[in-house]
Amino acid sequence: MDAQGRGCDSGTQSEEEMGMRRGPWSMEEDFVLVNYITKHGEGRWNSLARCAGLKRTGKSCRLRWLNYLRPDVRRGNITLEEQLLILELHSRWGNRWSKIAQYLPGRTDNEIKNYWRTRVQKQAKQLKCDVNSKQFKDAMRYVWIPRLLERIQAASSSSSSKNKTNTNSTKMDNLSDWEPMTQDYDLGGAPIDPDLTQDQSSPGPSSDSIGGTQVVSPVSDMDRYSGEGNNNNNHFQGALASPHGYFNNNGLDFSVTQQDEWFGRDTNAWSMEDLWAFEQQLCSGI
DNA sequence: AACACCCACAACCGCAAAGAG
DNA sequence: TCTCTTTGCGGTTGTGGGTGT
Repeated sequence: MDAQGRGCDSGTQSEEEMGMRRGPWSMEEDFVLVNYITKHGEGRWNSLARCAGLKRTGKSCRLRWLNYLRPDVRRGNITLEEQLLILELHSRWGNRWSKIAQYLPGRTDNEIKNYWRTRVQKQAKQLKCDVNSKQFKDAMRYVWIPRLLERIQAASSSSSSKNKTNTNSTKMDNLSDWEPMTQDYDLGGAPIDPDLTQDQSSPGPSSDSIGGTQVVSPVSDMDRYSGEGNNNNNHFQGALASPHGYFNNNGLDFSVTQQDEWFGRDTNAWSMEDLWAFEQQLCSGI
């Protein structure tokens, strides 16, 4: 019996002596792990690994299960809504990946962390600024997040009109057919350079398409105002605005405590309405 | 066709907190 | 209270596939 009381042979050998496997999991290993957890449940990972006959550490088994084999793991592209949530929650909590993952059902902390590193940090690198710098945070807050909201709204209205009879589709699933936003916005008094909302690349403004994922990027906009030799920060600041004007230069900080009411509730099913209500809530300063 | 490079993702590592004896 | 084990988290690395030359 092991230290946790689970009946199983317990070895005293080191991992090396036991010939622990490392690296990618084979299908057979996956099968064994899933089978064992289906029968006995998860937890007590070290003894689980031993009892299941897997030559893996408990840690490795736990990670494989949580990040890959769990039936409720949501695989596939990070949606625009999820990108928005990640950006907002990261601006609030920083690298608290597991906490952020709680608000993205089916997404793992590892996946979110990878998204941040590969997509978001790449943008910071292109901007030649630190991901934690005020400049980059401003870019996210005033350019990236508003643009995501616009895209989501566009996709939502587009898909709702196109898919009224498609009861199998969800808002999350219908984001692949969004159309570029070229409208001018009511900026709450802040003048905006029309170019900021114009398409810098096909198909959408300042966007990348990575593996089918629409990745909204502030870089092409930011480059014009923060690039080397350009000190026109006033122009940059003044041009930053959201459709509601909330994200203008007088906007509130995302870290305001009012968000607790929103994030404290059950957000397992964030919808477009939730997201817009979220911004409205912040706008009204409730 | 071959090679180099880039990117996304899976997996590992180290550390700290929590829990059990 | 101390020690040992387990669990969970964040940072980092390795690897395979895709793409450009």
